[in-house]
Amino acid sequence: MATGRTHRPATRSRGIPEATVARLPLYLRALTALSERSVPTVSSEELAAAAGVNSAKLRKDFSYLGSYGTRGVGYDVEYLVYQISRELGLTQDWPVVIVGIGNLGAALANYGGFASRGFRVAALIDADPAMAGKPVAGIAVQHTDELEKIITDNGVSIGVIATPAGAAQQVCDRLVAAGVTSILNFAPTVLTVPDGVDVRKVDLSIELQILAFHEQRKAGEDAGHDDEESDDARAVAAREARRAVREVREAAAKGAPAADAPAGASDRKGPDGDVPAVMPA
Amino acid sequence: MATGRTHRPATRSRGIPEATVARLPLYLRALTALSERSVPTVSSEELAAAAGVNSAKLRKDFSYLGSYGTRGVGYDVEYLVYQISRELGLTQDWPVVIVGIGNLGAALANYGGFASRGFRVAALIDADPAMAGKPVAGIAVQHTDELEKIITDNGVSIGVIATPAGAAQQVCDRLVAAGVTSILNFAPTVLTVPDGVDVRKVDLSIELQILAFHEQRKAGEDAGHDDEESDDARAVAAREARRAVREVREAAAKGAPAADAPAGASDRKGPDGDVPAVMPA
DNA sequence: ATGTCTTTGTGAACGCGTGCACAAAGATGG
DNA sequence: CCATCTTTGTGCACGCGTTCACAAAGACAT
Repeated sequence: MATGRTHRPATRSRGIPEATVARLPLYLRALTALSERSVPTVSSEELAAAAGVNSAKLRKDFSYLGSYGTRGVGYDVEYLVYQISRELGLTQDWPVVIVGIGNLGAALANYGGFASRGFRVAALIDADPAMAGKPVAGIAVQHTDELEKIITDNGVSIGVIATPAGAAQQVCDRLVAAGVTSILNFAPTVLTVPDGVDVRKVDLSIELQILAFHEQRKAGEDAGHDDEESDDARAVAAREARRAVREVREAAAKGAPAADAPAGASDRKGPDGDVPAVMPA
Repeated sequence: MATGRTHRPATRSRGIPEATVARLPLYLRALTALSERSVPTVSSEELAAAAGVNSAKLRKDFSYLGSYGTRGVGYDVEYLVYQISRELGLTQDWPVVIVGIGNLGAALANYGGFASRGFRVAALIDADPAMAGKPVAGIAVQHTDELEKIITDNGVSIGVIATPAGAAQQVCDRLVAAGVTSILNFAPTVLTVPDGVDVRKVDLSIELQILAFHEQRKAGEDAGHDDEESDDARAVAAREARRAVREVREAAAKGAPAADAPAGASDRKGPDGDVPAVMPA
């Protein structure tokens, strides 16, 4: 789900299922809201509604943490807040570095959600010498040269990468080499890391593309299909199309019999009728 | 996975599994990179490595789209780029509005990944009258009052919410009422939407908390456990703790026998020894 | 043509996550 | 102390997603 390489079977060590871990922050947020309103206890049903999940699922999730509820009553809000915080490791604070102080990096640095929840921005790092010394969100940006020293001196184990895609892997390698073992990656690249390092990815354009897919299907279901055929017909068309492509390539090979034909952007042909709209990365 | 409310059994209509859809953008990115290097064909093994997934999974994913490969050779890069683009609905461009032009909203507006991949920022909307008219990323910010008109005039069906948590649900409701059916939510709240509307959530602090969990476990596995007991012991302790909480509450009830005791931040007590560090939302 | 070699496409098994439904636990009232 | 009522905790079944492993398909050489 997160790691680019690590084929971890998720939950291994007799711990909490990964899916549950991913929901704990959700519960914590809902509970904190209740806590602020001084609500003493909450039932699984109520809390589940607040967190937007099924109540049975919530109870099962909590059962992995231990039996923290009282039958007939519900859960003690304050106590549960503490237990979840503890389970998530939020009772200590984690120094975090943000690498790549562009628009996004600066926005992250200014994001209030960090400091308030056990995370402390230990440093902002950027490769641009012109940025060095400039304050962002009240913290002076430091140059990439200092990266290793910053990590070591502050005991940083969590790094946030907000650089352009091209620099991400290199930055990642340096972070890992310096001792970082958890990375939150905003760059649109697959990061390769050694075992034992966790990577989570946040990718805006991927999210949008997933939405676009569903959006298109909604539109396609309502109206008559313009560029979409039935599933069976599509499979057949696909097979024909593949054949067409092959023939084109063979013809090309005849024309230029030498090595592998550098079939650039020239001989592409939309077998489904219209010209394929290929867009850059 | 995404929707806060919609209990969609994922894949329903004989289409492509949700998990596969989520990976298509990944494949597309890897393929686009290959395309730029004019690589004509690619095997499932190579492409899988580039996308950071299992090759069998990749082949199965592609099999849902149709038979686009050639046995003994691999997949035609250009053709596959087109097919995936088409499947994801990226052959048309989607007008998108961003609501909430703070640090994050501005960063999103400036993000290049939008325009280059079939998405067009149709408008930037903010509730602050002082922002109105100010250009961000070359686009003049418009006031929230114009929201409905903007959506309708531009035929916007995808909205991005980058407002503070408090305003998110209200903005969401207005977007949906105006015709938006897909929402990308950056605000740390659970959004409630009617059926047929897709919501995907991006939550920075949740991602960090998940990382913190794993980070803590890594630390706990190496060194002697400081605040973590064995799983069995923990369950027992939990039960004892719960009992302690109950007794406290009973005592409190005796002291102030009236209605529900407003157990604010005063009578909380860390049953595991130390004081619970409860942090704000 | 025929055989060999590569790579796809997929049947089948397995494991995780989800949700139902219910028994056990405890609160509450008499 | 007993009965009733609420809510938790969980056994169980089901479905989705992942992975293995292999047959079929096609390229390529002879």
